Amino acid sequence: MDRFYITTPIYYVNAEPHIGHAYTTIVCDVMNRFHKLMGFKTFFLTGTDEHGDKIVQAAAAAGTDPKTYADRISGIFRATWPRLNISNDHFIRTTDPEHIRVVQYLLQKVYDAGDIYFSTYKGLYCVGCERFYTERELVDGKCPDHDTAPVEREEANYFFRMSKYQDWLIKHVEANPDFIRPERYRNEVLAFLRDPLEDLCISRPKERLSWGIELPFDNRYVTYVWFDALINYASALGCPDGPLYKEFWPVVQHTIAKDILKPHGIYWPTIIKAAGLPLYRHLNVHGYWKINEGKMSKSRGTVVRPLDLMPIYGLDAFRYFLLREMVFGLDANFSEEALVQRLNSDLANDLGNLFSRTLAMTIRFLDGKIPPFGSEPNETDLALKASLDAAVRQFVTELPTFGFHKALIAIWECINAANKYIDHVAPWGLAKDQDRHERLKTVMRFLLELNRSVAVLISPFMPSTAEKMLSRLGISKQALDLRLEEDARWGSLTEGAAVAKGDSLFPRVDFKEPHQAKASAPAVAPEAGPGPIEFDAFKDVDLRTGVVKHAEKIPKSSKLLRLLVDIGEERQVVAGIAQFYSPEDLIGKQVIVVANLKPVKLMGVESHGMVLAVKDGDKLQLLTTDKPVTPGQRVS
RNA sequence: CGCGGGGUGGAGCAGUCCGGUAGCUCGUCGGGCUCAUAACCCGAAGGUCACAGGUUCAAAUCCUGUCCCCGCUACCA
Repeated sequence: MDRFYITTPIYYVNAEPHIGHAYTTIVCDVMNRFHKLMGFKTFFLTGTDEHGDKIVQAAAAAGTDPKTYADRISGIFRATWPRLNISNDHFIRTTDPEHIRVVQYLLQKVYDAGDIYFSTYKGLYCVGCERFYTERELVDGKCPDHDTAPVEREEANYFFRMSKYQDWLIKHVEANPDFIRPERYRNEVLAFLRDPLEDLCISRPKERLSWGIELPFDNRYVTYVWFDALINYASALGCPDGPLYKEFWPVVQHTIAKDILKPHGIYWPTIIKAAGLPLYRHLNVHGYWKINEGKMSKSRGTVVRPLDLMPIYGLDAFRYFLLREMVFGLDANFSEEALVQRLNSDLANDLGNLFSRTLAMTIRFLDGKIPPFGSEPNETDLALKASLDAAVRQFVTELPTFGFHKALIAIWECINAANKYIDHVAPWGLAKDQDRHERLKTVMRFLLELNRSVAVLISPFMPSTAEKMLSRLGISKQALDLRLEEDARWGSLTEGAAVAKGDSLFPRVDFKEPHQAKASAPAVAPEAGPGPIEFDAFKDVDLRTGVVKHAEKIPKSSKLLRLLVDIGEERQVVAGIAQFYSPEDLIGKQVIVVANLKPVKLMGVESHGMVLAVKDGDKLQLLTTDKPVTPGQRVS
């Protein structure tokens, strides 16, 4: 039997699930369901990534320990997927003992093979951040967070000899055009590989980071990020000799968003190679959901949480939208309005209405029973069946390569053909004429058969809807038990079986106000400020009125403007407002300036103060005075 | 010269790899039907496929150059 194994990334537990997580996971779910439908034996893995310093920090900020924190967030992910009808077979956590065992096993194996070596790294280290910085990351030679000069420091660490596998990887990617797909991401990986690969630092001394998996060959260290997280795909199956591993590892393929292309397209294959495991088959890479024209962002409160919209419009409509709207690999826009439009036009008007009118006519003209084929089908009938056959062909060829939108378009072409067919054939006319009853039976049987096949075709995308449709056609079967070959076979409906009309599959929705704004309101609500302060603390801030005398863009910077502000004396102030104000708009503007801020350099330009502004959503307004005042007055 | 993505009728997008009548959804206008979820069906208007060169019998598609937009990154004191 053909086998299929697909993975989502393991999601990092420093944030709750959002639409990006939901999309990746639903994509894998559709693939899993599709392959089951095609008769494959499948395995579908998702899970959470729980080690690393960001988790330590997030836990500390939440006032708890890393394990408790990871348990909580991981639990949220785990609880989310059933609500999205995700058919995963396993949920792995990098804190699982079995995972830790496999990571250590593979580390030891690669170490024994000589591809992990111990070496010192000399770099610029910020004591405050407890981390190294590259020259590029430093601001004017200082730590961006602490504004202190980093110290040169040596640290001994373990390195993975990744460079050794560069040529091999290039050859492999070139020889296997669908190893990384779609092609744009393959090209990107090849572009990365044109530059020499550095060896990968894979450890952290425990005094810097204890929340990780201990190196089996040196207990003073834990492994860092990639040698831990990526290995989940193998450890979940019981690498190296578990039965699941033997069965499914040879056909593994991964699904990711483009942000983690480099680790999956470069680090992971070389790690696998060094560990002596068979390489994955495909890396499937998708784009980002942009929310209301911008990239989603927590600070702007535009994170769409799947659970907020899903109950409002229904899970299947939500799944359909994600898969129909995004071309796999490209970015797409998410908006509630677009979701409603898809729901109304594709689901309610086309599919829902087709199903509804088919059943209604069966009930009205044929006693609600599935008729036998009557008179010989004519050309119109056969053309209808041909459009279904075409949809099935497209479905079968597009889905294995993640062509969700194309598969859905093909199915909808068939649905549209059926709606046209009804208008053209006008069964209500046939029903009035007893002599044409045999013709009516053929027409209605064709429509009923087509509806059943459509239900089977949409089952990977909208499992509940598929089940609902089938059940009304007298077939009680779980979506996951469907098989294309038998359940979409033409003519397989049971003659004489009763159909049931039921409610609308997808009631039309009136779209007025976005729910999403309400749903995410807490996220845009003003942050809770600091607690109460003494008046003296306020007094320490020297706020002055000022007038902008001169403004210009800082070269090579997209956000910064250099301002000369008259606050009694002339001050040079750098302001991050270039995206909201053009320099000429600012000349002569009354502003409020924090006059006693410690000077800093930004993009090489000294800033002696700060102009006050308020950010409201994605808009920014400068603070000014009601009427012009003399520059340099103290604000109180 | 940081990396990457994009510019196709009013809106949103396919199509570009593998050149060959420019397509879909929504919206607009006119008509039809009455089985159906104010739905469905037919027809119409609307595009120099960012721009300029080039290759070709033929270019949205291939090549070269230019302009504009958007992410990521560095700076938002």
